Amino acid sequence: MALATRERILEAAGTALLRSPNATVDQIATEARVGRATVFRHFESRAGLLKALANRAIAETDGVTRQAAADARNATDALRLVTRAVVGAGESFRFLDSAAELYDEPEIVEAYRRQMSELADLVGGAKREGAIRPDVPTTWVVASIDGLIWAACRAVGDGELGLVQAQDLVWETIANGLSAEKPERVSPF
Amino acid sequence: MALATRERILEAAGTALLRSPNATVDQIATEARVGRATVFRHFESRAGLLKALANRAIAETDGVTRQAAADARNATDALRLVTRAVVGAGESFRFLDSAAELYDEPEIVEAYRRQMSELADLVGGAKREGAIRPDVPTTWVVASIDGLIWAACRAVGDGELGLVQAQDLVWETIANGLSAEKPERVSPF
DNA sequence: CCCTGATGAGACTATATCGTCTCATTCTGG
DNA sequence: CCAGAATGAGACGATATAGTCTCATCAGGG
Repeated sequence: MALATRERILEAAGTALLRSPNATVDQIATEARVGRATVFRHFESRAGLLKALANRAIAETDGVTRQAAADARNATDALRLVTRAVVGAGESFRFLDSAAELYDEPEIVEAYRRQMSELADLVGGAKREGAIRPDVPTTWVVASIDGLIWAACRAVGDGELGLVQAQDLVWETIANGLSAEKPERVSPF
Repeated sequence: MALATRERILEAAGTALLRSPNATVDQIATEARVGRATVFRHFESRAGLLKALANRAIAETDGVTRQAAADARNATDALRLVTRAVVGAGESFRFLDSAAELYDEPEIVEAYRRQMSELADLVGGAKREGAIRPDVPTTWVVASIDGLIWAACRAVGDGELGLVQAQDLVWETIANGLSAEKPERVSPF
């Protein structure tokens, strides 16, 4: 049951940290319905647990991202599919939102930087394909997509929107914005 | 000099907490070039300091928001001006991004809820004025504007974008999105 | 020049939490 | 059913940090 226990602790840590980002090892253990000592049997320290949790989230996000990119026919399509996929994986990385300590881990920061960089590549490709406005700085395109993804994950997590609805709305907002003053609403994608 | 010192501590707390959200009273005092005891002479506790800082940020945001709303001719215009104004005030509330403890303060949570609610009212008005798509849930319009504002504040704080540029881009993104596949780019606002 | 209020430095206590360790208990595979 | 592994409960020490207090210093106004 070692594996199941470890997984249960990770899961509990995710929800506990989402509730309160400075959650104690004791709170995490309680959430996992496990003794505090057991947590330390599976992870060398609280920091190690958080790191493992973050790496798990990064791996899952990378997984769905790669899958989405592989399914796409071009950069524009990939951008759309990756965005959807990341929103879908939101539950696994949402705790990172306020897990301040993790930003001291170079490994984690580097992974985030890499993911943003990959997103920037997709945006560059979509620009070349004529789907994204070339006059908007790629920096902002990336930042705003990131912002919309977080907003969508939060909305889903808070029950304000359904997952599929949120996925649709993110892309719809990227593509067409929210203004009604436009003649054609049909997305080209 | 009591006032100047208090203000200096608040300022320092903002930057220290932005750097590391669990910043120690000692780190804050050092940042303010002030003795640790002096911090406790001006604030009853660390939590009190954070609360004062948050209230200051809320007050400033409320101020620029009210001013912007007063200058507007209609809800749509107000939405645009408020968005710009809030991005402009970003430096004063950006530390809230990861100030986890503050979400235990009902006062703070309530203020945030109220601001989102006011934003929702503006969105509702803009919808009635025909500026915002009625088919998109107000919930999402509010959430995505919030997300874009945060993204813009982060980009400005990180030096990726200039303030005015960021303010323009947020509204441009809301209004028209980022897609190039649209005949007219001119914003109706 | 002196008095008062603000400050800096640092000692001190209290507390929370981490991480280790031990021992009894429970579960599981053979 | 048994042996070994995993677990729970809790004691224990170490450490970081909050908050209090004292005393010496310093600056500004009368």
